[in-house]
Amino acid sequence: MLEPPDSSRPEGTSGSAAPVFLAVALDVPLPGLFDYSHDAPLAPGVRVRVVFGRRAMVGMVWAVRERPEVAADRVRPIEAVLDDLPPMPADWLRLAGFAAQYYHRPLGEVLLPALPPPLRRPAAYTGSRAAGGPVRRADRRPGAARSAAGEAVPAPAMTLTAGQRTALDQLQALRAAGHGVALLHGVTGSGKTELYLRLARQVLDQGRQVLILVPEINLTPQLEQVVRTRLCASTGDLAVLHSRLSDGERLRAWLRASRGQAALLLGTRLALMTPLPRLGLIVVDEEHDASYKQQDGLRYSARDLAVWRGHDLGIPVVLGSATPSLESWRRAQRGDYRLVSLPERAQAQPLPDIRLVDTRRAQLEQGFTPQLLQALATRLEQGEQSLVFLNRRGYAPVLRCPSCGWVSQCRRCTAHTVLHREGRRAVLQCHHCGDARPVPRACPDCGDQDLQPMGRGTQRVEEFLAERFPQARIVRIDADATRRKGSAEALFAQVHAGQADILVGTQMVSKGHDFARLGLVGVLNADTMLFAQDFRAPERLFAQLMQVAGRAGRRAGGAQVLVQTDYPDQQVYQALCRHDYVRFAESALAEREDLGLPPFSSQALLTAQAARLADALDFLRAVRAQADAMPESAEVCLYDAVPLRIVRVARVERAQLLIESSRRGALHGLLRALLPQADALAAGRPVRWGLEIDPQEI
DNA sequence: AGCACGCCGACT
DNA sequence: GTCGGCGTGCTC
Repeated sequence: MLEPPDSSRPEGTSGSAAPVFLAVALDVPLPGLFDYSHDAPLAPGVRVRVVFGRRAMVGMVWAVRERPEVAADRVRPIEAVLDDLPPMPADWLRLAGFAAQYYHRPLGEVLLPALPPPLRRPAAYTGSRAAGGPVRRADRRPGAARSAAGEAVPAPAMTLTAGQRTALDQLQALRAAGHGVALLHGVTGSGKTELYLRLARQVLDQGRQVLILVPEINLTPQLEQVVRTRLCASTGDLAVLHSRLSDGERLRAWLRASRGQAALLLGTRLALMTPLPRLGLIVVDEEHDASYKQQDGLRYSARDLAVWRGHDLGIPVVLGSATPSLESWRRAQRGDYRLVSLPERAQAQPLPDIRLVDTRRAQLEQGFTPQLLQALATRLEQGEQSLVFLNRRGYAPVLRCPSCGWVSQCRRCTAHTVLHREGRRAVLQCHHCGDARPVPRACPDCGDQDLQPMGRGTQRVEEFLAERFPQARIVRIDADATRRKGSAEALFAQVHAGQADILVGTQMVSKGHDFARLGLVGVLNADTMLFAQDFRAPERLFAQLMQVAGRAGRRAGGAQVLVQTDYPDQQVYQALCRHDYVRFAESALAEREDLGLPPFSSQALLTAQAARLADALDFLRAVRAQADAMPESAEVCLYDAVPLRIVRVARVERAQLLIESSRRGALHGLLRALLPQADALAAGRPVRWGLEIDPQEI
């Protein structure tokens, strides 16, 4: 098993000169641990510098071995013990051990990437410089403190509504019980943050630490500000961790948290793996958010690991969302989680009025219905802000030749290239590999010079609105407009300060920022999400639209949301209009149960990549044949190996094999037996392969 | 994953 | 004659 061995073993046996053997975890994609010799035992969780192959690496001691598992002449000595840090604590090692086992990856791929980069570089000795007292300004992002300029944060503690009071009582009961998971369900504006803060305050007052996870850094400025003013003035220091920090900032924040100097840690998924010696509460905000799942390297879910960590430590975990994941919702229904509902908006603001605009018989102007254009005009006259939401960046999704039907295509991917047009510069860009090419003057096939942009993205919508409403100040917020560091904050600040009338944005605007002056949200192209082939598409669409609707109407006066669709009768849209998550979740769960899909089954996805699709498919078929012959596959369903919808990305062709079981244990049992054989099958083939547990997209 | 070794094409 | 392409093999 992967339980770390007893760390209370004394270090060093006095007088003994016999070398000991240590099982060391290294960040290499090879199974298992590596044996090194040393003159004395070392505690699990100690970092060491070793030579592996021809290079120096930082490894972490996992266990002391009686004898090496490889021939003694292959065992090398440990080069240096990096004692700039105390050994990693036992609970942290347990968490990493569980993650390695659950995600079927070597320990070293979990343990070492969980450390700040300077602590895993063999050359840098960081201890002397980083040691010492708290580094006060270390993790304060420039501009973060005042970035929410103009935005009212509920600066002092507000009076709770009856609903919040009840919810807080329930959460306190959970805390009093010492442990357990609460699913805090409440619409945007219902005061979830207020409850996090109150609960956190109580935990901090007891001298315990609090970990708050948020989906993305976009989210932190406003929340960070609230947390700082409400919790950190008297109670201790705040540490903030996310991937945009420099190595040094990240190291200092991590050290303050792991030494217990920071009582509160606020961060994205990577913060989950921070050692916290007095951890007493974990909050996962927007628990349904896909960004809790890491999409490369170790594909872990920070939300799921947070639940495990809370359970392991016997401390409460609060998962909060307006649109919980169906996985969490079902656990709450079954009583595994305590469901705590906030039924209304705090401060008596009405919910936004969500309406569907039927586009089937509408006369569209650049994708806009007359109703939406009229609503924009009205808000403009009234001096209110509007948001046009469109989950497609660029100018137009494709460039097309009207005479021969040629469409712009990426050289390296089976995908169209997207026309981008900023000012007078235009380029065809692939959204999958990033390749960009100049726009041809004429059709490469037939020479026609009248190539047409088809469809529209945020840039074209911005251009159209500027023509249509010349008096309006329009701000576009998407990945292109915010590429430069700090530009996102500048744009958001502009909106908050009232220096924008119409906001055009992708999903980037739907997270974190609430716009006090926003009276109207218009949604274009929602249907494209409805027909994604993934079975989670309706769930994601519902969450996305609820979230974007929640940006508006935090003010009195009634905000309006107009969703343009060809399919107004769809369940997901109907539930949306009624703000009825519960009904939506129930019907979606019933459907999942009928089809045996998660959360009624567990899934794993085996992926293969090769220069030629046939090699990827052949490999997966061989793995499947192997699995079918194994007794462990008895309760497990293996689907056919299939090409991905976008077969080729950056000249690599991809296929996948879905593995599913109604019993999680059966699935993992098969994987444990199968994966070494998959390794063997891949040897000598021109394929690379990977495994994702609990895939979010299939 | 790195990082070597190892055997075949265009150049200082 | 070398520099360098990336195939394949190994790392305690």
